[in-house]
Amino acid sequence: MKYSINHKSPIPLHVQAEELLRKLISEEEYQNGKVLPNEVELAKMLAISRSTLRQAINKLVFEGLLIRKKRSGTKVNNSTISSKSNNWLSFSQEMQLRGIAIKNFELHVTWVYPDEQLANFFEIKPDRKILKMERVRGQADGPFVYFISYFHPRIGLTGDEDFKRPLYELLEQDYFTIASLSKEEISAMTADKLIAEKLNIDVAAPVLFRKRFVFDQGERPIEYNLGYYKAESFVYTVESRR
Amino acid sequence: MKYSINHKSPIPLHVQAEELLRKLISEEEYQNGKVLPNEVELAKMLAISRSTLRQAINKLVFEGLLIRKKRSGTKVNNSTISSKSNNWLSFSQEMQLRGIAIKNFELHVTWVYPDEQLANFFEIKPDRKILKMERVRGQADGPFVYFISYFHPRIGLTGDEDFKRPLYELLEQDYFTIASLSKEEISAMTADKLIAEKLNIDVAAPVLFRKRFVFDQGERPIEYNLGYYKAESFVYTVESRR
DNA sequence: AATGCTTATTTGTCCATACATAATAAATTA
DNA sequence: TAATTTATTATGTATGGACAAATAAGCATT
Repeated sequence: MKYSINHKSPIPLHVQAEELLRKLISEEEYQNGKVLPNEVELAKMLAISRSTLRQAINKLVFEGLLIRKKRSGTKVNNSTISSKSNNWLSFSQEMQLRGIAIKNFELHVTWVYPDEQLANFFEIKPDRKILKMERVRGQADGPFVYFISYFHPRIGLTGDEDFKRPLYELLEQDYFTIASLSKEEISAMTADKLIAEKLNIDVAAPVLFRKRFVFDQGERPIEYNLGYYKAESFVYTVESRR
Repeated sequence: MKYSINHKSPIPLHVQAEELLRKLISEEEYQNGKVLPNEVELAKMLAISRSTLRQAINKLVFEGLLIRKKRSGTKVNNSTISSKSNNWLSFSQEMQLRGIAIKNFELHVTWVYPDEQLANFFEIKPDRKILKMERVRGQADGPFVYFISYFHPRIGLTGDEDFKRPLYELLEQDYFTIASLSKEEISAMTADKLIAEKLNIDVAAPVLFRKRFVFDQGERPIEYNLGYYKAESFVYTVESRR
């Protein structure tokens, strides 16, 4: 076993086990489709009880990262890159969770004047400059998403922040701005020249377009985000119950 | 206690407990904001062990229906669920709400053998025929969505029903099948020949693809639905709060 | 070759118990 | 009165054990 669990650590064993499994999955050990050792075995290997191990596995099963099947075992399922509507994680955190290594292809920060729609959404005057961030991200084999984000000046971002940190963490910890409501619109469209270039696809190829309006606790606008996802490499998932 | 748990039932106790809690929450007993009795108490009231009860509570916490807090207890948080309820309208109802008049272009019902994936999802043998419904709908100026639906034979649909009625109403009233959980996957793709024909668009034009798995109250599969939406004429919206 | 039966393996369910930890309330002290 | 300490009470963590249920795979039968 490459990693092990520290029984003296203050971090709960089941949390350690969960993280350990995530590591094993994202690294070479247990790729997509592989089955984990059986629970009794694995518990012995990690030197924790089966109940504790199940606690860890349960979380990953809930997330859909693992699939249990009686008699055949528990297998890894991180094939499709997906985004759950309900969890409030940043892109990188989410990908990390799914065991996918993210590569940053471009990161660009500028100050621009808002267009009418944007000025409207932010409720600011059109002569007030706002921070625009563009980034292209993907996996080792190429980019699969092109993001454009605009941030409300109220937040106080300077543009010199370390944008390699998870964004919502940065906003929360350094700027006391908590994103707590998001409205999204998802549609399909064709790639124009710019998008095709950024995503390294043909012009007129299909793209999943995700528009996102983010608000803080007082329902004040804080971010306007556009995401262009390469088709077939991104699936948006929603679960709803009545 | 209004309801109780049947220890002789083949239904696992934690599942019964989960359903019981759901009932109590949805009815007047424990409305939004109220705290449940503490775990030790509640376990005693339901005559199950605390671990088993926790199993039930965990699921609801994961869903966001309950929020745990040390020392203060576990409280109900079903404020956000209601906002999602509009996801649970039928297509025609939803369009009506937006003031869009819907025209039906095609409606087709056949019996087919399931492919492997479908047989798997429905948990049936591949030689069991299932009901397949295809329909093309849109506005006066042309079609904008091509649906393919498969229904589980358990429901008892004959294929002679009046499918112009709202579907979920039909299932509920005539077949006592209540759709209560849906998992959706949304992605972008290009139109193949069939889809292009149905939607009256060019081959390779972009399409929003929405795959939908629908389950009843016992989380048994009841419908598998594929929807191909003409790009630019359909936007999927999601609102989420944390 | 197809069918049915048996067995072994793996997850699923359930319990009782013990102690840890965090947050609040109550009591104590400055 | 205000600050500090202590106790209380809820969830959180962790274990070990027992048996149930499902099913893949091998075996036997037709």
